[in-house]
Amino acid sequence: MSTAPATLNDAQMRAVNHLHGPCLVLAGAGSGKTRVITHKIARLLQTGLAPRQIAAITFTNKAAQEMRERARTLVGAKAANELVVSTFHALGVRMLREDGERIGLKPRFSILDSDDVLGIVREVGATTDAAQARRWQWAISLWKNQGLAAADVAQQDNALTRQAAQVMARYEQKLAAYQAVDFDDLIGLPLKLLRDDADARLKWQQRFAHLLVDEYQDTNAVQYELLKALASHPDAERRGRFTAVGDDDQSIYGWRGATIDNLKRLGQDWPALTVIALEQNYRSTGHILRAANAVIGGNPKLYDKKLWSDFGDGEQVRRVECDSDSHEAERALAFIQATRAAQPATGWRDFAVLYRANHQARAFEEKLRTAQVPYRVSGGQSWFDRAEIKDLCAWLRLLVNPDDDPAFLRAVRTPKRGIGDTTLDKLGRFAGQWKCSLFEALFAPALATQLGAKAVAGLHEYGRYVNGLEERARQARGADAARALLLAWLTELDYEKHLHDGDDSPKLAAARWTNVLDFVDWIARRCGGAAARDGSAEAAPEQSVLEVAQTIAVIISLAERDADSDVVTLSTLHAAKGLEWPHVWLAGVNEGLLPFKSDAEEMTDERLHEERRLMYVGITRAQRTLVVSTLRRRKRGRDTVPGVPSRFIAEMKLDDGTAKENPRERLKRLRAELAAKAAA
DNA sequence: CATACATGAATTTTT
DNA sequence: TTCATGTATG
Repeated sequence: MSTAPATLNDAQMRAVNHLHGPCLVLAGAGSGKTRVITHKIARLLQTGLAPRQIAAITFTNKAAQEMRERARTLVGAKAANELVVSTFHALGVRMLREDGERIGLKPRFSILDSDDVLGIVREVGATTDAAQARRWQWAISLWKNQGLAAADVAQQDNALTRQAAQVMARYEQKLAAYQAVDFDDLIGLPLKLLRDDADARLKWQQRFAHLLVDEYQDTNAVQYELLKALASHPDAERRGRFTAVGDDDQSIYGWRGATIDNLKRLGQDWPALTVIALEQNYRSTGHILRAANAVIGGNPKLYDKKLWSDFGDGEQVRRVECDSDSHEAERALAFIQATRAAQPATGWRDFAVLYRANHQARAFEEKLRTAQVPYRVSGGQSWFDRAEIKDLCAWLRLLVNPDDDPAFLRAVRTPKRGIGDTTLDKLGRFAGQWKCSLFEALFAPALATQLGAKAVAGLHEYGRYVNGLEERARQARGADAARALLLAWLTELDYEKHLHDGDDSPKLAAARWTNVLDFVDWIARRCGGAAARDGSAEAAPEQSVLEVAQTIAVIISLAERDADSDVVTLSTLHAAKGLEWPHVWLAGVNEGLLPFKSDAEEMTDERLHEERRLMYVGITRAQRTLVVSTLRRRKRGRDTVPGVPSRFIAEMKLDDGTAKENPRERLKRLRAELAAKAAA
């Protein structure tokens, strides 16, 4: 990025200036796709479109935030704030909050996270087998991503599939009863809305005059249909105004429903489609790009594309053989230290160690920790996954939607308030009988026939408290009021004491309490309206706690990772997509690991191709130095097995006589290794 | 009811 | 090897 030139290159320019028809931009790794998107937004504004008519769709909140930030420097703060820059899911939420009622969803529906979903699946599937429940959850999500309903799957002759379909049917009933939606519904239901309701369809088609989609190769079938519906304006003049930006070579999410078919279908559904390939790379040096091109050349391709750069050959790609994973970690550490010794300006942040599977991080963490090298592990437990944060989120969700039974169950038990499993069990059965939510059941007069007077009184007290809290949350508007309310609430719950009463050590309990206070702060900031510093919040009026709570499930993964701290990155290849570092160590490039081989599923061509794209993504993360390491012995489960170098190593075609480490580098490395040993 | 031990399973991840 | 879940025991 730092190296991007001031002007757009020819291909980028063509993409930016193609304003009125469907456009597919095949953006190779490091070819400046975000630049194209932001410049195109600026160009569209120039032609007279209002910012709110332009929608840029991303997959992650982080990407959305970045996009708005980049647009800001180009079009100014005011216009940037008015642009619709959002994830698919956030756009879905918006559509459903506005128009969900047209398809039978009340405006204050709740959004379930995957733990809630798992709980419901376990319940309707009547199983205690967590692995089974997870398989069902997985299958249901995949089907929903393909646009399939339970009824569509139910006719298959596979008994297991039919069983899963039945679980899915009951699951969907439950969601409807809770007035809750899962993440997949945030795409599927807006699509249903556009299909079933002509008024809503026209309204949304008219709202956006141009759609830009980032990481288009990651779209699934339902997302494709949603985009198609949004872009299908009845007026031929305004139809098909979209820009899809993606790279088929970086499609690595097939296993969760993304399909490259969406690239082919685009040409079929929009015959006027203009395809533009961005091939000039502004990230890496020649040796790295050549290796990348050589590897990806092994895959079949839809459109031809070959990366090149102006940066010269640069350093050779290095290949390193290691005895074991701990040896590999030692060598990586030595590499980092040697590079820093040779180039004093190099920071820790300039290094990344990339690997296929999370467990590979362990060896590296160990070595880096003992060497006192600061590091961060990608995909580590998010702040929002922590139990204490989820407790509080459950409360907030309950305030938004009292019929959200999973939230009710979690909130009513934290902290314990003398309402035990027996009482809740009976309440649940009562609610099931009367087909109402737990919260509704709680106030039903007939409940007294099922439960003792004491239990009923306890439930009533709880219900009244929740109602009162909802009213207070509605009125607490702005950062200060929000903070005051949330702190008062925590005091009423005696939540800090609850944390210390748990079986955590006092130290851990204190850490949890700190998290809680951070969370309060986080919500309060979001209530604060325009004053928000981080630039992510739009210049909006102050919000009430209740309003912020409504959007919480979607914002939640926006866990701000302090990207600017000077640390070495340890990351999976998946989590590394879209990022870049001057020096990259690609670890464990062995058969079985990359390409990954599972005992459960056989290796199909399509699987192998996706693994190859993963390797390609890994290689193209590197700007200047790339080291690829293999293991001679590799752990598999309990025992150690001989390691075979990945076929992808050979495919990089490094052996043009230059792949060997040069002697000076070798000496440097050995010295650093010694130093590292001495330090440990 | 809570704690301790045993047993089994273990890609990739966002919303 | 580690983590999580289930069972058995006090």
